[in-house]
Amino acid sequence: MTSSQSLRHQLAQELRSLIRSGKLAPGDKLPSEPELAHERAVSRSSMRAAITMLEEEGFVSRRHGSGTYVTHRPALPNDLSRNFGVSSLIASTGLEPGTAEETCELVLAPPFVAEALEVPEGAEVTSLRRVRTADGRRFVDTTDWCRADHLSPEKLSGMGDGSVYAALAARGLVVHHGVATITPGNADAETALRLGVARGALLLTIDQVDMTAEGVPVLVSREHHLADAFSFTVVRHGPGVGPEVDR
Amino acid sequence: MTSSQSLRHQLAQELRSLIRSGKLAPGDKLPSEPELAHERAVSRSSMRAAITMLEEEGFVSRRHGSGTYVTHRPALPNDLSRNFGVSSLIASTGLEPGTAEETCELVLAPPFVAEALEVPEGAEVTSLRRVRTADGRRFVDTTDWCRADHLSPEKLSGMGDGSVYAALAARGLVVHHGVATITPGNADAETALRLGVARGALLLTIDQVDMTAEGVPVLVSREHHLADAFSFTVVRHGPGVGPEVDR
DNA sequence: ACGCTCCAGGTTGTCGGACAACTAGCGCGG
DNA sequence: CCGCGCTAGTTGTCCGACAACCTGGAGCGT
Repeated sequence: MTSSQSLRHQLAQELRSLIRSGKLAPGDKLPSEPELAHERAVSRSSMRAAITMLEEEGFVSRRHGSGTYVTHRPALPNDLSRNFGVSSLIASTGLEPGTAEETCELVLAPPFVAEALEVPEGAEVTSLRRVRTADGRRFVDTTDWCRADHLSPEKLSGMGDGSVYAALAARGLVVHHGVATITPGNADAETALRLGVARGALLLTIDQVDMTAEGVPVLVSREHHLADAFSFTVVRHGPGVGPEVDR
Repeated sequence: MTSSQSLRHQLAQELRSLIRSGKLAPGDKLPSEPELAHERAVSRSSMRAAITMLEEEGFVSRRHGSGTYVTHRPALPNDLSRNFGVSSLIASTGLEPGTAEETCELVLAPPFVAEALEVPEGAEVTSLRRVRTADGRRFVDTTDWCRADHLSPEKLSGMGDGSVYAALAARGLVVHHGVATITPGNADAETALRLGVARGALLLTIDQVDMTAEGVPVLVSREHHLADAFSFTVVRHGPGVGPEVDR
């Protein structure tokens, strides 16, 4: 089960790898669609569908009658709209990930968590709080909440630097997308203590609600990042091409 | 010239409008592809291509053998990956936009600007600095830099609350995408003065480089947002569907 | 020698039809 | 009542064809 996705997803994946690995450099012209399709023994339709996905993501740009070209796009250190989870965040930097101060318990859902998870106020939810480290240095304080009937504290605890997404997926809850809200802030007494910094230290807080494709919210998380630990980047699509003009 | 885009882009645009207007609510099942295609007198191929774009953007989710469904996606106040420019940011909140402290001049490019715009260090570039207001309250201090041969200070000055993107597009420089970096920070003396807040006030800084589809960088901007003015959101695509698994 | 037009090849865009793979719900039989 | 299989409906993939468009060069006239 190397990949149970549909064909065009696999093809898109391969093209993305080619671009990221540098085999297809920015500005390069891709082989023609029939050629790409023939090389891989797939139909042009599937190849076109894959390229359409890449185009929508901004990796390539098509020019009618001319060809398809790789977009100039810098290597993003931390693409907010793509990367998921602190684990992959650390992994992408090459640092050694670790975990400290892990607590997993049943707690009363804070109001904003209850609302996001669509459970009654005051209901008990599973909470996982961790301090994540890179090369031993503490740099982010995370708290995850999910419904107790989705994932019990026993199932969730002791996962170390594993991803909560994997634990959820094992229960059939595949996260499809999430909405993150980004705000700057200063460390309160507790967070400062956990991160080992002075109170009032500069933080970047990311609040996120993750849901399945059906729109069922399954995970709420709040991450306090040290300001100088990472810088986050986002690719923004221009007004001309993207879904704008209206509203 | 309502839209000179390719057919599938128009179709995708129409579907997006249907979803945003609420005619297609989250969870709804779309009509089948042949049906949608027949209604609009287009081929199923084009309709499929349009839906593929929507799928990649996360608006809909396809299920083989079942149908295509509208994703449960909340209305985003400020979608970082879509919205462009402070103007549209204010407009989306319903507040009255305004501009103060506008300065437009030729300056020596700061190192990071020179590098991003690919001009020699020490070259002169056009700089536009503005304090943007909403309902009269100052809330963001922006500086834009672009190549002097792309847009002269005369062309750029006196645009009030207009968008720099429009001015660039009028010169044939259509911004295709941009890369934004987000960092928290504290206001230095000058920024604090311009924004009318105490020195050290909490800020969210967005550094951005905008480029054309050919990868030519045309605009560099730095925006200092007051922390309590806006909260920014990003839609993140899940690990299961998105381009992950490798790296 | 220079510039212009025209043309031919290559590439993407759209079309139509066909079949495979899969889902979900219904009805039948146990 | 439960479970099984069947069937209609839907998405996934394939094939072939033609239109629209871009690019570069050949050929012509000046």
